[in-house]
Formats: sequence, C-alpha cells, structure tokens
Amino acid sequence: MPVGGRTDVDGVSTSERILDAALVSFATRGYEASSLDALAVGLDIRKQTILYWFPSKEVLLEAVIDRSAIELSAALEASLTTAGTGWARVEAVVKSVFRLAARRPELLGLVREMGRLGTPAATRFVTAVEPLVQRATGFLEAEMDAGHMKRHDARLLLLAIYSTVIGMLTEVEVLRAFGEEPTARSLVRRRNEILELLRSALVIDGA
Amino acid sequence: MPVGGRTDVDGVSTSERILDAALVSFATRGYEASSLDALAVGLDIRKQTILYWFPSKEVLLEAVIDRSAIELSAALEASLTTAGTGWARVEAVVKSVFRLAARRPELLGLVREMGRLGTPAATRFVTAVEPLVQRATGFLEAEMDAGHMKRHDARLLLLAIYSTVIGMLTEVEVLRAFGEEPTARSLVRRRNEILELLRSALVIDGA
DNA sequence: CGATCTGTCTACCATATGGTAAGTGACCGG
DNA sequence: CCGGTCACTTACCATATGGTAGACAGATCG
Repeated sequence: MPVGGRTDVDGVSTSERILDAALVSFATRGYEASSLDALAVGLDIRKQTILYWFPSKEVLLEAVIDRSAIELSAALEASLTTAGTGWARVEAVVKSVFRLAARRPELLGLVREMGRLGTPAATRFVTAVEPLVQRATGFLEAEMDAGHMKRHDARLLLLAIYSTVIGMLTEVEVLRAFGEEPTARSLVRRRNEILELLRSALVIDGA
Repeated sequence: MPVGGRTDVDGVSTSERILDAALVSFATRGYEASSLDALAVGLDIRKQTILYWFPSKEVLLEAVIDRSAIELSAALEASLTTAGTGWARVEAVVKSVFRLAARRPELLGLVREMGRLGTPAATRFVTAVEPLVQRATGFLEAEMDAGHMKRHDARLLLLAIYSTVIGMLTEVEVLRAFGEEPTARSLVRRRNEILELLRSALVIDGA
C-alpha cells in the first residue's frame, strides 16, 4: 500500500488523489456501486494507473478505510483531550464532529457505508476506531461516577449520541422530507437542537 | 406497475415475490449494487420474468419504494392514532418502530438507502411519507402548546428522534464496535435507552 | 376446435466491469 | 551513455450487467 510517489505539480501525489476521489465515491455512491473506470475518468487518469497504486479494488477500499479511520480518530481524540470536564467536554466533542462534517462530509458518509461492507472491511474499521470508543465510554463513566452527569449505560448512551449526530448530518434526503435544507445555517440549528437534547439528558439540574 | 398476476401455489404472486426480494436486496446491498441476475437466481426465476413484471430496474425500484412507503406509513399512522396523549404517545410510536424493525428490518434499511438515490426516486419516497411527518410535527407542537412537553423545534426534534431510532436500529457494524450484538435482548436495551433519553428531553418534571 | 392472451422461458446483445500483459518515456546512478 | 527503475500508458480479456426479440405452454373464450 504505497502512500508515496512523486509529488505532483499541485503538491498532491497521484495515489493521494486517488484515495481522495475513492473516499468520496465510496461514501456517496457506495463501494460496490463505485467503478474504477468512473473514478479514473473523474481524475483524468487511466484505470491502470489506479491499479498500479492499488492492485485491486478491495485493496483500494482498505487503504481508504485505514486513512479515514486515522483522520477520524485524530480529529476526535484531539477534541476529547482538550476542553474542560463534564458537559463542556461533551459539547466540545459534538461541536467538533459537526465541524468535521462541514469540512469533510465524506468521512462521516464512509462510516455509514461500513454497515454494508461486511467482514473483513468493516472489521478493519471497527478495530481501528475501537480505542476511541473505549476512551469515550471511559470518560462518560468517570463523569457519571463523579456525579457530574445523570446515570446512563455509557456504551448505549454513546451509541445514541453517535446515531443522532451522524443521522442528522448524513440523511440529506430525510432532511428534505423534514423541510430542512442542507445549508450551513441549518447545520447550526441542527447542532443546537442536538446539544439541547443531550443537555436535558445529561446535565444534573442545579450543578 | 401490475401488482397482480395469478396467485401462486404458496399464495404469493410472482410479482410480489420479486418485490419482496428486491426490497431486501436494495435495502441491504443498495440499489446500484443489486443485480437483476442475482435477484432472479435467488428467486429461482429467469431474469426475463422480472423484466416482464417490471419493464426496467428503475421501474422495479419505484414499485418497491411505493409499496414500502405505504407499509411504513400504515404502521406509523396506526400507532400515531391509537394510545394516549403526551409522553405515552411518543413512547407508543417509538415502540412500534422498534417492533417494525424486528419484524421487517428491510423497511428501515430502505429508508436509509433513500439518501443515495437522488431525484426522482428519493423525491417519490419523500412525497409519500411527508403527510406522516406533518401529522407527527402537528402532534408534537400541540402537546408542547398544551404544556404537556418541554418546548423544542418540533421538526428538528422529530428529525433527532428519527435519526437516533434509525441509527440504533440499522448501524449493525457500528453496533459491533460499541460491543452491542444484534440480538433481540440488545434491541430491547437499546429501545429502553432511547426512551430514557427522550423522557428526560420531553417530560416536564412533576406533571 | 381454433384464436388469443398470460406468464415464463431460451437466445442474444451492447456495454461496463475488474483485472492481466506488455509496452513507453522520463529520470538516475554508475 | 546506458541499464534499470518509476509512473503511467495502450491493448486486451472474461465475466456480468440491463435489456430486446421471440418462442412456447397453458388457460380462456368464442
């Protein structure tokens, strides 16, 4: 899985450009529905160039997953580490996910695609992201033990938070049905609604 | 879109069997990734039989969408109509969605697939389901006005509820990452967690 | 009985797919 | 200046895809 190659004129190597395009396509159209031919055309490249860097479509998928898992983990680890305690920290993390969604929606889209690709692709991703889940549940449990938050099953709570955030970020068509246009303004409103929901579920009144 | 045909030995017409199989495939593998050939093999039928009932793959998709929208709407309208007021009603609806998810997970899966298929397929679905959204928001707003529930933006609240429920029901792989196996027992635990979350967000203490 | 209609089938086809084999030109160390 | 590697290419190929054309058997009906 060479992530190298000569840096192109615009400063991005071909293999990197391929990864970028593949991520977007896998995340929006789905892995099976994405074709190497279409990818190549979009990049103004011959299909064989793709197969030169990534000897098969499956290897390309793995490379996309690995890179995305790293990027995702990095962004979340960062926001999990910084900021205060208790509710402030939860708020910070949610906000950072929304920022990520605005900047690189494909990353969130890929997470959703994971469900479709069974073993081993999904396992690969799950394994890569699991430490993050551990950290997050650990944090939530500690805060609950310390009495800073209402008691919940930490793992299920995290799953619920995840579902809500990802759903409100990625279900564009459903959004339309609910009369929400996918604009930046709407994004902020959705973020605030989520935060309000979580607040009432987590914050202990009079603290 | 003939939904007729001679009723087969087992009491199910061929066109209906095709619709069933197509729904499952579209919902789990995705529309583009589903092939008529594979569908036919699974049904022990020749591909041309599919194309006899549904003259093209796209028409088949539309038929699947229409039928699913009807079934979905029926299930939800029912639970929206019955049961008490305020929180009890919200609880009833959520529970009915979980029941539906246990019985026919493909229906929920198809909803998620909608995001991928742009116009006109998604529009078709959105249009069919919109009245339901209207009813639901109307109900929520009335309850808030009557002071039975904490105030929220009804549409955004509904979107959040939807996201959480659908996410916790369909993201099997993410579930695995969170250490939740997709068993019936786990389903109940997830349902209860969601209900608890919504309770704290909606119920007015001491009412 | 013969004509027609209905449901399913066999026989094809153009195109798209992932992938193999074998080049081609630029650059680079000796 | 020359052999070799690197990045990318053209030339193919077997298979799978959605779809067309038309045959065939059984039911229906005048």
